[in-house]
Amino acid sequence: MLTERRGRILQSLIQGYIATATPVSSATIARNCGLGLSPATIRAEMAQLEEDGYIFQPHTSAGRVPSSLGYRCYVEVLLEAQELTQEEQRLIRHQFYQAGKGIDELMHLTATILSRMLHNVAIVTFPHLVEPQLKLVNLLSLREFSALLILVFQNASYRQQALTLEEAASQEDLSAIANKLTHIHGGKTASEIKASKDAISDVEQQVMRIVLELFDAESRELVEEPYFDGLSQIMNQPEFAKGENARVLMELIEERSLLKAILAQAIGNERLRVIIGSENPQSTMHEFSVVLSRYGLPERESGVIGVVGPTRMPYGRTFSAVRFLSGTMSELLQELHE
Amino acid sequence: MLTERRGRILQSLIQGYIATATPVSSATIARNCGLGLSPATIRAEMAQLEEDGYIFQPHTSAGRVPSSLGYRCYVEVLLEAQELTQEEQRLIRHQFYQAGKGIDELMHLTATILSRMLHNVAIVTFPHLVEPQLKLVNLLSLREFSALLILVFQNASYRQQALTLEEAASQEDLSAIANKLTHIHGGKTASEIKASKDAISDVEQQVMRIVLELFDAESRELVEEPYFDGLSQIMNQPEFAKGENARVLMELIEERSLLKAILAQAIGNERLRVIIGSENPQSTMHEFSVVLSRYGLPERESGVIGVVGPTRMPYGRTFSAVRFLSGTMSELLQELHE
DNA sequence: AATTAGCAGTCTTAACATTAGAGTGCTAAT
DNA sequence: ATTAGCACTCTAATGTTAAGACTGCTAATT
Repeated sequence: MLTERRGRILQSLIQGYIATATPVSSATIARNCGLGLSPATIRAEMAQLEEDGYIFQPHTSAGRVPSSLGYRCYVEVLLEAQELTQEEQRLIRHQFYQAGKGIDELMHLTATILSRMLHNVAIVTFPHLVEPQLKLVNLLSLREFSALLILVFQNASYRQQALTLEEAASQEDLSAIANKLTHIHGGKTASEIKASKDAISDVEQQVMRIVLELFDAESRELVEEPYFDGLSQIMNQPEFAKGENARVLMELIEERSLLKAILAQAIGNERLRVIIGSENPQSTMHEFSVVLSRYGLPERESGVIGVVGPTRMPYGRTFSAVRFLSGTMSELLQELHE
Repeated sequence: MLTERRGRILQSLIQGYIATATPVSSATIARNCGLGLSPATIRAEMAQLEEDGYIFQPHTSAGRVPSSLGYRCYVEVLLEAQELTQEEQRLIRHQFYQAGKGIDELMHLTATILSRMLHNVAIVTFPHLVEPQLKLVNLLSLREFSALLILVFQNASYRQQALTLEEAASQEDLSAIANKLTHIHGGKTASEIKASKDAISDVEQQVMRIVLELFDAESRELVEEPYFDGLSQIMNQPEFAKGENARVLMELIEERSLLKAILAQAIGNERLRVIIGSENPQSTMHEFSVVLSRYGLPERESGVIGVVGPTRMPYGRTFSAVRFLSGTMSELLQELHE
């Protein structure tokens, strides 16, 4: 049982550990926790906390360090909400105000702000559509046998891809094809397009194959190609002095499938999700915590925004920063489309 | 003066150091250099090599380690050319054959192959045009007040950007504008477009502002946004065990201006450029070497392909790999456009 | 019954000494 | 010109010791 008092002690211990990155002793807690107890009493409680798995000793004559369970408990019940100050919020808004309006720019800026604020790696994914509807198809001639295919979706997002044509086509030919396909399929979803079996020419069929592929890319994958920032920030953390953790982090980032698996754990709505150390099914991530939030319109179009860092992470501040930026991104995305 | 014999000794020393990452002793060299000399003689020569600045001792009772000058000398005169084997070349070509034809895919694949082969970080930049000519302008309506602007250049490369319109416009309006602008400016270069001062509408003027910006982006910057791969590879090198070097590398990669400054040193043609350790003006890069090559058509359209790693790098293999992939990329780019 | 002072006990860390060995530079012999 | 031989230096490994950090326990205190 985690009594009121043990909670306070755990809280003080975790705050101390987050601040100093060294095991925390009973004396330190006695000094800081504000309970007016002697180190001896704190020690008795710490023994219990250890037994319950909230904290542990790296070795005998050291202080205690929080376990994943300890952190979990901390973020769940002990952490008092701490929003960003008005000044901070103003500053962030100002940066967005100054920046361009492209979705890419927004993502990059968000990642940069987050990583600078928290000194950890920030990840932002491109927002994807849940059930995209085609607005129009366009084809631009690049060469005799190659063209650029652009899809615009109802909600104003778009995708493009270059393709090699099976037969030569001029810009006029391509425009005709594009107009025809837009006319036939405009307003449809992927499944509706697949259903309609109109007789069309070879080139048109080829184009439609790619169109459907792009549709799939837009809708099927839960998580889009992630953009990240803050690698140089996180390398300054004491956890990375050895270099072993650095290797794991690089592998995470370059092994996209792994990264996506982790990001996919972000749930809908504005709710924050946090995965602490050994809670992560991926064993290489046991030294790291991940804070995730969806942004956008959960049921229609959304991306993920997240922070990755050592388990010793300023959770309160991370939550408020991620929550705030997730909100800001959602607003801006909304604006972008209306 | 670097006599024939001292050269052989330096060569053996560098090969040894590259292979083992530990200082090389006179005995080791005597064993491997094939000169049939005793360690004592080697020692005398090594003393001279040290005096001339080719090698140095990390501390007294250690073997010698090559300096930047030593490596320079090695790559310049001592290194015997070693091409990739037929088998390796075949394997690489096969991978390109299997992959798609998009320029992005090509870049990613090249970076991946390079970093896997050399266990270092590979960097590939998007090819840019030296003097781009406009082929056509296209505008797609995203929302009432926002549109997607696409520029296609004569050589089949393209750029796009979303923009917010000053006044509402339908797809028909936009198509009309795009056609008009294409008609007026098709085939022109940036300077020609700037020169022509046709009276055009507000919206058209707005569009042209962006068009010129995109032109600038395509032609002005010597080096385009770089893509890189192999972070996890390089972290396995012994040089990164401490983590200090990891930080520097991350800073290089995230500080794009710095990275671009380094990549900009790539010279034209197929020639390789290598910057070794302290030769680099950037002092944070003194522990690293960079191997660069331009690919594409040097005077018309080209990008940079490069490898970054510790100064202790298998230069021979790196050169042949970069040279080969640079050639392959050039060919594929050519094909893509013809 | 809860708290705490006091203290013994454990373990880490730093500092220092010792040693083995790696590698050199020098010199005298070849 | 080369080399065997050796003294010398310095590192890295190992061991020793001492200081100090914390804890856990116990008996006294509130």
